[in-house]
Amino acid sequence: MTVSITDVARAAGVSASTVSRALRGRPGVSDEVRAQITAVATQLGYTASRSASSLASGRTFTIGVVVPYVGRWFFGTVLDAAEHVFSAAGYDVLLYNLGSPETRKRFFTRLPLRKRVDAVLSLLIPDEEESAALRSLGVPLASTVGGARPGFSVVGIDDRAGAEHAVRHLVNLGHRRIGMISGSSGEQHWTTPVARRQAYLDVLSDAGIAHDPALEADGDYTVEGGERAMTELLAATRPPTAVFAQSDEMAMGALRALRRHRLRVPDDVSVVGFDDHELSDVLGLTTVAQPVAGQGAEAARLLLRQLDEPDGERAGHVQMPIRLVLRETTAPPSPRGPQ
Amino acid sequence: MTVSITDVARAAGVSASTVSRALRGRPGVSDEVRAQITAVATQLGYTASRSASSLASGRTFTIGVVVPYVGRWFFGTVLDAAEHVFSAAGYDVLLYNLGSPETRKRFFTRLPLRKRVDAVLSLLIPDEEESAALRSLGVPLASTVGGARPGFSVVGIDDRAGAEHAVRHLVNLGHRRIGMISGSSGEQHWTTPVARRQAYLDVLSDAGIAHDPALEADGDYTVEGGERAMTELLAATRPPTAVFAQSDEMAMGALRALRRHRLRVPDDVSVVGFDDHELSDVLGLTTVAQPVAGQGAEAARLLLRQLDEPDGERAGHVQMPIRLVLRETTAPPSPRGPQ
DNA sequence: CTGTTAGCGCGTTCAC
DNA sequence: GTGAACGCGCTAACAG
Repeated sequence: MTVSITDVARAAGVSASTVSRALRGRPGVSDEVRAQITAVATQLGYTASRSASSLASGRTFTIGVVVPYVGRWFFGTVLDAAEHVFSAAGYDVLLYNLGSPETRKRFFTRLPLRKRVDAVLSLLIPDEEESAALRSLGVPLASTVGGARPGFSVVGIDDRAGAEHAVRHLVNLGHRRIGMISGSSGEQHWTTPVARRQAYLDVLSDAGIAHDPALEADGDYTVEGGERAMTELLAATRPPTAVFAQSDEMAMGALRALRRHRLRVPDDVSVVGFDDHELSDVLGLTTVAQPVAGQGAEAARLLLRQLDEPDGERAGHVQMPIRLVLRETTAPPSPRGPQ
Repeated sequence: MTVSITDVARAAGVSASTVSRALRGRPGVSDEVRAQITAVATQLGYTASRSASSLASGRTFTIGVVVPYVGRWFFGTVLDAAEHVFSAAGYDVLLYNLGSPETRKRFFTRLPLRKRVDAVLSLLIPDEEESAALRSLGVPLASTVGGARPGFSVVGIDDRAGAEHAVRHLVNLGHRRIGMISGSSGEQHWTTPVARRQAYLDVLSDAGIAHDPALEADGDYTVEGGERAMTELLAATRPPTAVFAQSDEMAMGALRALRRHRLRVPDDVSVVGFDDHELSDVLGLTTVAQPVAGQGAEAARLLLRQLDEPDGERAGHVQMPIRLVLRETTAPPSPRGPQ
């Protein structure tokens, strides 16, 4: 049925170990024998069983990747880039999509990764307990979200600086009533919204603008949430003339809400997002760009490096560059204000 | 170091085989012994090695999923839904992202899936040779794209009917010069663009509208491609008053091109897309909606069913429903035409 | 340079 | 109901 190493060995007139050595490019095999074995193997369509070889060697040549929502642009893009790096290095990717709390819980208690992967890349922020579970796997760990964590190599951006760019841009345009759509819900140990909010508060304070809690709303990191949040902000006694959305998807929701309220962007209200989503350009959205694919690729490279040199440093923190991308959703406030 | 089945056996005072039976819920173990073993196992944090168990049993409890671009909304959404179905059934997902021709070629020649998966879900259209390679794995196969193929269960939509809806909508609005942005490049054995184009031609013909080759352009299934294609169409001697884009992403590119040309949508030009991308609503894009996540989930279910009853029918073809979603990018042609 | 001998950790007969 | 023996397909250590 399925051809095994002994089939190849028999056909080539050598022992199984020689076949193993030959096919994996290990030394100790004469060139002619190796060539002959290679020929026989391809002719027979032989591929070593990963189960058997990892059982024997302890190495799986597989990387576990943990994601909250593969369907979302950000995570899909990070995953795409990381997968390319892994597969180019000969590693397979075992994907775990942990959107719901139940699947997430089950994953971390049963830990199906145990004995199955050589390393783990997490695109979600594990809490203390979950981090400990991952560390217990005894393999290199990396993450593309959140702050530095013991045992993890983390690739990220300076959330604070990014948000400062965005809000300062609005201040410089002359806005004084600046709202924010945050994305705090969901993850508990998610430092990103906190850092971006702090930056918002700081820039306002620096500009001598009093903070108005009525100008903050939660957008849940989704388009719909952003729309709801914007609608909320517009219901304030004195609505904002500009809004900083902590993600482009929420900013897009805000744009929709504004259109439904017959408000013009940027004439009546300015909007700035965060991410530089692939469609932000289409919408003309001013935003803070971050290298999303770049972060996935870099995290993958960090893991591969740790796999190559197990004695190297186990963790690190890489900051990727960000930049403000000016497009068409921001402008000075209208002299007569919104409405 | 890592706890094995014999560790559990010793700690529970039984043999390894009893532990194996107990933990997998097989009959032949007294309830009390089973309970005790379960307790010991969880206390020790034992998880059976997948490598060892699949080597012994032949089952891997892993599904291979082959995707062209995980980062694209369509594929990410299909994958997300499929993964949920698989993981709920206790299967892991091995992901292969085959965007570039080289990785694709390498994948199909080396076939790293061999002996590693119990089934394969393909989100790309394999050509004859690639199909044969997948069939040689000897496991159930499914696909969410393209037409019926021997050996595969296919879940899809009626591309022809969908495109007819879209184009007929434009005709009914009174348009006579209707352009099309197709997405033919890339995949060779990709029947989708062909079917959608045929529908376009048929509807025009039915309406007594002569086909003008200058009104067709290739958009490569991307936003940028759509923008280029629209720009091309606008350069025609007599540009279209309406455009059918074979995907929402190309339609979005078209919208951008139109905005750059200072043309109003739908006043000057109407646009209809295909897919109902998550952001189409934000853009107010009229489009043909298809159940993207639904197709992924359904294909996954088909595979699981084949895994459960190996003697059942090996292949099938499921058609999912489509519907035209009317939004704000289509309207009757302006009396004075575009420009 | 090559073949032989042992396991890797589990599932699966068979006995008991 | 339970345990002992064997083998899944491969790699690693040891001979030669």
